[in-house]
Order: sequence, then structure tokens, then C-alpha cells
Amino acid sequence: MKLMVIDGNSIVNRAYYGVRPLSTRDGLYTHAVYGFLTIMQKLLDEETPDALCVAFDLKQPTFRHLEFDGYKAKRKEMPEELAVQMPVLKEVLDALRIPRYELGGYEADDLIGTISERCKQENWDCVIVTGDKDSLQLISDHVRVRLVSTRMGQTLAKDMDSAAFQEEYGFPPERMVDFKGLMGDPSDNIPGVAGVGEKTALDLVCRCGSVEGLYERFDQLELKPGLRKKLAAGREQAELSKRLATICRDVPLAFSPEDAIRREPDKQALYPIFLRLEFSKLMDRYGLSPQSAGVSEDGGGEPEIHLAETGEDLDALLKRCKAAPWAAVCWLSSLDALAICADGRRVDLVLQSRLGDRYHPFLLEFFGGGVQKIAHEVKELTGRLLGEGLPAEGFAFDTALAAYLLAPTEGSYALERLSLSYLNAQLPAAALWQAEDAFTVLGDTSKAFGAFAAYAKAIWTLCTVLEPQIKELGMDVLYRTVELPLCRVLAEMERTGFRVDRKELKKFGETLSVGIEDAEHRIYEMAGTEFNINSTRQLGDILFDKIGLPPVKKTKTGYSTNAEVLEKLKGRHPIISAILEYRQLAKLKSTYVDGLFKVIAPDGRIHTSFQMTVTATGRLSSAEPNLQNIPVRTRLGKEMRRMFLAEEGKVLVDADYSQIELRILAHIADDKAMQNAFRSGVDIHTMTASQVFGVPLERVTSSMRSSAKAVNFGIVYGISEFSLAQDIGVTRVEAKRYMEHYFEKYAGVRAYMKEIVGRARRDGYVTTLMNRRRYLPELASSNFNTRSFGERVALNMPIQGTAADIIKLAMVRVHERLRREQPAARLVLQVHDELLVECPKEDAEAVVALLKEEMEGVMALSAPLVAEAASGKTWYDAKS
DNA sequence: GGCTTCACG
DNA sequence: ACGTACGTGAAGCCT
Repeated sequence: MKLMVIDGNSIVNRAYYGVRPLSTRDGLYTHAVYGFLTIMQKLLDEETPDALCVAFDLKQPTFRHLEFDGYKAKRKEMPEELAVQMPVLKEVLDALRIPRYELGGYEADDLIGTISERCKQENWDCVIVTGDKDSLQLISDHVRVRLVSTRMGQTLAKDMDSAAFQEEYGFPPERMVDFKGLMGDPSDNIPGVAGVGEKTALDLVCRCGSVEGLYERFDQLELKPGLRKKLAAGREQAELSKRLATICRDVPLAFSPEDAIRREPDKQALYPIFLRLEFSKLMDRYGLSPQSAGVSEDGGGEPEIHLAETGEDLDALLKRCKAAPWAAVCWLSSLDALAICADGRRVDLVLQSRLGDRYHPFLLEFFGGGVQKIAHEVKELTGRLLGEGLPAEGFAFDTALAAYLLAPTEGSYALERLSLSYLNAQLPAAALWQAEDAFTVLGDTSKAFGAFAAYAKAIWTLCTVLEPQIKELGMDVLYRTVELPLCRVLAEMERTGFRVDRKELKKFGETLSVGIEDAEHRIYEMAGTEFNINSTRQLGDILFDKIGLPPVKKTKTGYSTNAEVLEKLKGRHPIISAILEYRQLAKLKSTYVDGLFKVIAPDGRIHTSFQMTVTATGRLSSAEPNLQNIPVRTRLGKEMRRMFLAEEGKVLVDADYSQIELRILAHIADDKAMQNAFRSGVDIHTMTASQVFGVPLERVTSSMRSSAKAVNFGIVYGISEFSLAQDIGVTRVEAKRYMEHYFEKYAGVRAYMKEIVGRARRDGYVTTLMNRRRYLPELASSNFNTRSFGERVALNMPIQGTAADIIKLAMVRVHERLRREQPAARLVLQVHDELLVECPKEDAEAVVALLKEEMEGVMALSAPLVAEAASGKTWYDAKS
């Protein structure tokens, strides 16, 4: 018979540091528990023991050796993220029916020593699982140690028996305590004999066996005089250290190996724990499901599949859809097939291939306003429908969007993942129904049908789970009046696209090429060799090794050569300016000219895609291509904006919010001074400069203003004085003074910064004015950097996120008003605080007014929203 | 696929 | 004593 005993604290530590951080949607860290279970399972598979238990330390003021107060006092506190996982782990072990032992005043080692001793007495084999080498002294004929280490995500568990130990250390395991007694162990605060290191200790242990043996024959031993002196002086230390190093084997613990014989987990207890921890993979492994746990899942089980084949089938389906509160629809991207679930049980499959001419009229009706639909990724479906000339009305819910609002830092909202984490149900592979010929294969299509239906049903069920949560967190208004209607707005914007001037773009590219080649030649000449300037490694070698410039900053992999570094080296060598110039031109050419050229559609326009579920703050993002980072800050870069233009007879209207983030700050911090500054209409940076530098408004210089601007920005990002100093090139002391003055003037902001961080720590999340939420598990971190990051995010997210709420709502309203009043006008782009509309020349003035009015009227802040709008033929010209 | 750099708000 | 601003996406190098 074999028993496996796990050193709970040691293994949970390995797991904590060895598994990448993992947390649930609401910020509970889980990776230590997860890692522990993985390591345990691996060892169980390998060892197949008959009994299993876990031992934990129980910290109390009493220690193994009372007489030595300092013993282990230095050991570091457990990090907070790990500490919160300990009770969870113990809950899990209890539910798994794995006995765990802890005893006041004893460490896990002592319990393990005792347990292994009892095994010996009852003739059981014992395997100790630990990451701690201390336990190696327990190895004997019946006792082995599996020494666990985690390297780069991989778990290794070295098998140590007597032979392996002897091989590695050169003496038998029971001599370990003597070895430590002599050389000590700083990590355990065991002093050892001063002046005796590893080599000497090894030699002495081999020659004398034990500490006692050493001193018994002390006078007969051949020793160097220096060592003899040290040993003579260190006798007490050696004996004490040996005692400190010796693991106790007779702890008063009621234990017999039979007590730990393996049992089936308590599934009813385990299921809710795993559900909360979002351990969907482990649920499978332990065979957990709502059924097995005796929990009934609403509408659980396989859907009932119906294939629509006749006009009557379709009519009946429509009737049922109209009668139901909503119908979930899953669609094939070609739009050749739909799976519809209106009641959570039955799924109707509607296939173009089966219905022929009846298919299209069904779509017209189904996607009209008469049927309330729920779907996954409504923006994408809407785009597709509009592309087919079909209606796209009546979308009542989007599962992806809802999941994003509930957990905006999650990263992926694929239906398969949502199903796993919210429904505890594994969906079949999407390829089963998304494959080109899934429904047309001769013969067996039942797998494809089943999978397709499962997705539709999952959307329906997810809606029943997500919708109450959205309401519960107070995001209903945000969801229904902003996010959901925005799907249609964005779908249209994506379809509209932004016209670009191919010819001009090409010309611009050619100009850049000339400049690039010129810069390239100059660089090669000055470097005395040709190399790849785009390679930071090669560039670093040339600048810092060959030319011998002083490296200003290092990166993980070598020298830093970024613009900030190069700027500092500018005066020291002419090659630097050439490189900066090369970089600027090369960036423009490759990312913008070449990059955009590649994605001009046949209609002469560029169609970006706006991502609604990417950012942690609620902003949109733009990709393939990104049209939200077209250059504007430099003279040459700005030229790019001449390439973006309106159609013949039309113009672009560009409207942007003025200082929206600072206005929001003034509002939510309820800072009267800042609100008054905005209401008075004075330039906010000038006002700030006048305060920070203590000069009257009219004496503020442009450099003072730009420093003040940096302070204003910094505040929004949750700045430190160090970064501010770095940013504006003053000393830390001066930066600190600026901030002091800033906070004297804007006392409300100071109070807000304190308040919001405290609230975030208390609640575990922050929110925007429209209740958009972001969880901040980082605030509970024991790591200074992680925690500081959490604090900065707590400051910034409500501001950036409220700005996102505001412009999104503005977009919905602008879209609606344009539809009614300016049907020829189209929204084409959003750049966070800026909207672009393309409209007939003659409507420009009206559109300017409309944009300004809607954008400013979104919300009444105590520092009023101000938008500026202007028109022009190109983006360059329209930017006021 | 990770890293570095750089474009934007 | 820490190590230093929030949020993105794309290109190019290199392993």
C-alpha cells in the first residue's frame, strides 16, 4: 500500500509562481489553486497511491524550537494574491474529500515527518510531494520524495529515493541534518558553524557520519589547525543547528494511513466552487456537470432540431418568433443558413439550399422590426445583412457585447468561451457547421446540424444568464441606449468607408522613397558599412559599439535606440539626425503609404473595422487598417491627411471635443476651480500654468503653458512626480513643486484622486458616469508595480471611459439625426474624441451645426462639453 | 510569437 | 527600496 502526502504550502507556492496569473471575471486570483490541482493530478497519475493527504503550515507564535525566537522570523510574508487563494484551496480539498492536516505550532514538514513515520510503522510506502529540499532527510527504504519544480510553465517532479540522494549528495539522507548542522542554511536561518561551507561540511559528514560522531572523535581527527579552531568554537552552534534542521517525527497528530484512503469527490460541493473559479477544463476532468452536481440547468440538454422545408414551416416559425420575447439567431457567415432558437429548447434550421426561392422572403421578414432577435456579434451580422440589401432591425441583445460589458479585460468573447464559462457547457467545434460544405455534403449532415443548433441554443441560454447580470450591475441603460444601437451605426460606417486619393498617395510614397534612400546612403556613409537600419540590434551595435556613443538606456534584449534616446545623442554625432529622419520616413512609407495602399477596396475607399469589445476602458478600436492613428503631430506626417478626402461634390466635416477628459475630471472630481476655469472660457493649460508658476495669465509663456499641459495630462493618467520631471525635463523637486501648486489650486482633484483609489480598493472595481465597469484585481497585489498600476488605472479609467461613453452616445444621436435631417450625409470615422462626416457641399454648414449641437448636448457636465467643427475637402483641410 | 518602435487619442 | 503615465494597432526583426 502506498500513501502520497503533499506539502501544501510548498506546492501552492510553486504553483503560484510557476503558473501565469489567472483570475476570474470579478478579479479573484485562481492560478495557485489551479496549479496546485494540476501538479497534484500529474503526480497522482504517475504514482497511483492508495491514500492521499495534504499537510499545511499553521503559523502561530510558537515554533518548533521555542528557545530560539529569531528562528524563521525573517521568512517573508505570503503575497496577498496567494493568501486569498489558501482558503479556496482548502475548500477545494475538502470537496475532493482529501484529508488535510494542520496543527498549531508545527510546520508542514513536521506533520509530513510524522505521517511518513506512521506509514513505516504500518508497513506502508510513503511518497512525499514537495518543492522543499528540507524533506529529503525523511527519505528511507519506505519513503521517497518527489521534488517538484516549475520551469517555464512546465512541472518537473524529480524522483528521490535513497540511492538517488546518495548519488547527488554523496552521503545517505539521514546525514542531511548533520550536513546542515555544520554548513547551516541561510534560507532557513540555520546558522551552522562559522567558517564551514559546503565542501568542508561534506568532507566532515563523509568522514564522521554525524555531528556527534565528529566531536566524539574530535581529538583523533586529522584537521587543519584553522578548521579545528573553528569547529571547537562552533560546537554549540553545530548541535543547535542540527536540532533546528531536524524535522520532527512525533507530532501529536491523530493519524493512520487508512484515514487517507482515496475517496470519490463530493461533486455537489465541488461544482459550485469550480463554477465560481471558472475552472471549466477541470470540471470536465472531474466529470462535473450541473446534472452530476444535482443542479438543474434551465433548458439543459440537446436541442430539438427541426429543419424548415416548406412555406408552412417558415410561416409557423415566424409566428413563433414574433410571439416569443426574443429569438436567438446563429448565422453562417455567407448568410446561406440560419439556426433560430425562440424558446431555449427547439432550434429551427433555415437553409437556402433547402428552401430555394422561399429563403430570401423569409430573411426580409425575419430581420425586419417585427421579430426581436438576439445574436452574437450584432455589428458583424448587421454589416452582412446590409451588404445583402436586407433589413437589420430589432436586435434586442448581443451576447458578445454583454459579456464585454461584464468583463471588459477578458480579451476574447468567442461563443465557445462564453458557453464554457457562463453555462459550463462545451460547444462542439465551430468547424462542424462553418465549413464550406457542412450542409451540402451528401449523406450525413446530422453532425453539422447538431452543432449549428447547439450554437443557437447557447446564444439563447447565454442571454438568460447575461441579461440579469447587466441589469444587476446597473449597465442596462448603457447597454440599451449606447452599445446596442451603436452596432448599427458602426456597421454602416464600416460599409461606407473613407475615400482615399490613390494617385496622391502613390506620389507621396515616391517622395518618401527618395528621402529614405538619401537618408540610407548618408547613414551607411557615416557608419562606414551597410547594415539593416530597421534592426535595432544592428543599429545598436553600430551606434554604441562601433561609433562608441554612450548607451543611454537598455532594453531587455540590448541597447535602446528609440527616439527619446536618439534625441539625447543628437548633438554628439551627425548620424543620429539621419537615423531619426530615416525612421520617420520609413514609418510613413511602410505603415501608412504601403499599408493603406494594400487595403483600398475596389470602390476606392478604405473600410476599417471598428472593434467594440477590445479596450478595457470602453473605447472603440480600429483595425485592418487602423484609421485612428493616422499621423497629425508632425508637419510631414500630417500630409497623410490630404490623402483622405470626400467624394466629388461632397466635403468632410470634422468635429472634435475640446479637452473632454479634463472637463470630465472637473465634473467627477467636482473641482470648482477647474469648473470655473472651463466656464470662463480661458485656455485651461494657460490657466494651470498661471497657477503652477504663480504668474498672472498674461505673463504665461509658451513653454510654461506646455509644461502645464504635461501636468494636466499627467494627472489624468495618474502621474508620479518622477515621470512628470522626465516628461518636461525638470528635476524631481521642481516637478513635485508644480504638483503641489496644482493641487493647491485644484483641491477637488486631489481629494478625488484619494477617494477613487480607496473606493476601487474597497469595491474591487471602478465605473464611469454611465456605469461602465472595470475590475481592478491589481490593487490587491503585493507587488509594488502591479499595485501602482492598479492605482493609476483606477484614476484614469473613469475619465477615459466616461469620454468613451459620451462620444458613443453622441454617435448614436448624430446618426439618428443625420438619418432624419441629412439623409445624404454619412458618418465615416471616429477617433476617440473626434467624428468625421461626409456630406454634400451644400449641407456642410448645417452638418457642422448639427454635430456641434449633438456632441455638446450629450450630457450636462458641470464643466460644459464643447465641440468644434469645421469642413473641408480633405481631412487635412477639415481639421479646424 | 515576443520584442521594439512609433503612430494616434 | 521599489521604477515610473492611460488606452490602442501595425510593421519589422529575430528566435
